[in-house]
Amino acid sequence: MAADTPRRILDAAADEFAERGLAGARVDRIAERAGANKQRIYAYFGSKDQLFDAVIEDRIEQLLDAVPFDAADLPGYAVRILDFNLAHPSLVRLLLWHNLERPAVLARLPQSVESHARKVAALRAARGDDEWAADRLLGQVLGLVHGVTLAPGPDLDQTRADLHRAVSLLVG
Amino acid sequence: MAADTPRRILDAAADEFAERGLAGARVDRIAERAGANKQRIYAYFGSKDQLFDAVIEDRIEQLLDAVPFDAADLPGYAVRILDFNLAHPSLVRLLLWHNLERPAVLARLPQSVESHARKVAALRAARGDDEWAADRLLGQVLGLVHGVTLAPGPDLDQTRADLHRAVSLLVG
DNA sequence: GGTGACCAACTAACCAGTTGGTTGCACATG
DNA sequence: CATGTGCAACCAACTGGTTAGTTGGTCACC
Repeated sequence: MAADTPRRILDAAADEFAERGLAGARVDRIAERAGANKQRIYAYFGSKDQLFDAVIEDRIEQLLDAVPFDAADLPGYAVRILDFNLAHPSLVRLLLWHNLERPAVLARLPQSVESHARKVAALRAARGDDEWAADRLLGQVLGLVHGVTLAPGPDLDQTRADLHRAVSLLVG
Repeated sequence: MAADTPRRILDAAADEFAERGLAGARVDRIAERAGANKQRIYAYFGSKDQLFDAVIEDRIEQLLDAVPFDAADLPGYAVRILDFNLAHPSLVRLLLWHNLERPAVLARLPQSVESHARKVAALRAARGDDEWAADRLLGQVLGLVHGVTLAPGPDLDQTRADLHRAVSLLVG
């Protein structure tokens, strides 16, 4: 029908993969969810694995730049990432699945590498750190955010405030 | 042969599940790895899902108490957990799989709940915090450790030192 | 003789990927 | 205007391999 079939397939696949992972997902179910035909999936994406990678690539930008980086306000940045993660749990799950089932595919995506490099550079400019220090600081902040994302406290405002304070301490 | 067949099955299953997850694991492969017979798996554990849960229960203690909690030295505790995680990556993967594929099974395990409560109590005793503050502090420290575990820096000693410093800042 | 173990084959369902045949639309060619 | 060619999509059935779980028969040891 519509000309947006690949789009619908990608969205349906993102949902299915987020829920069940690569091994647990079923191509027939993706087709059904997309309101599309199974062969369209193979025509556009080749295989189940390639479809999974295509989904990751499709969503990566959304993940990397949904929250604009702010080197001058790392605590606020951290809280905004936490909010984004909590508002988009399926994206977080998608990333976790990806880490477990397709190691080292994402790390090689140029978009991901460049985004990281840009953040480190911005941090250096804002704080005068050397490259390694900036990299490590960013790693700690993101690590903390990810850890909190996986196990947020019962009181969301409290969790947010705690994260803000923790990052403030880290950046000195 | 030996009378430790259930033990061998559990160990083999832990390896297989850590590598491939619940959906990706194959029962035949587990039997082969265990040097045991497939029906022994079903005789002892009932089904693939139940076997997965049994593996988690079997390993949970190892995970909870491998690193003795030290309320008076949280930074050292954090670093020791990091070292443990890095030395046992398959345990970390097992936990990640479990979180994705069997949500809320682990959280209800009494061993896990009790272990957490004991840590919070020890923290309160050592620091005079109220219960919520202790709980939140513990959550932050563990969150940071988990985050760092997922993406440790290239220089392990540096990562360790950074984590130690970060937790020191958090505990004030 | 009961128990724990092995082997091998089996079933019944499932699942990734394929094929053949059909419909409807867009756009050109005569 | 009519015809036809190609494309995107549909449906449905099929192939071939895989997989959880079962069964029946055998061996060895206590």
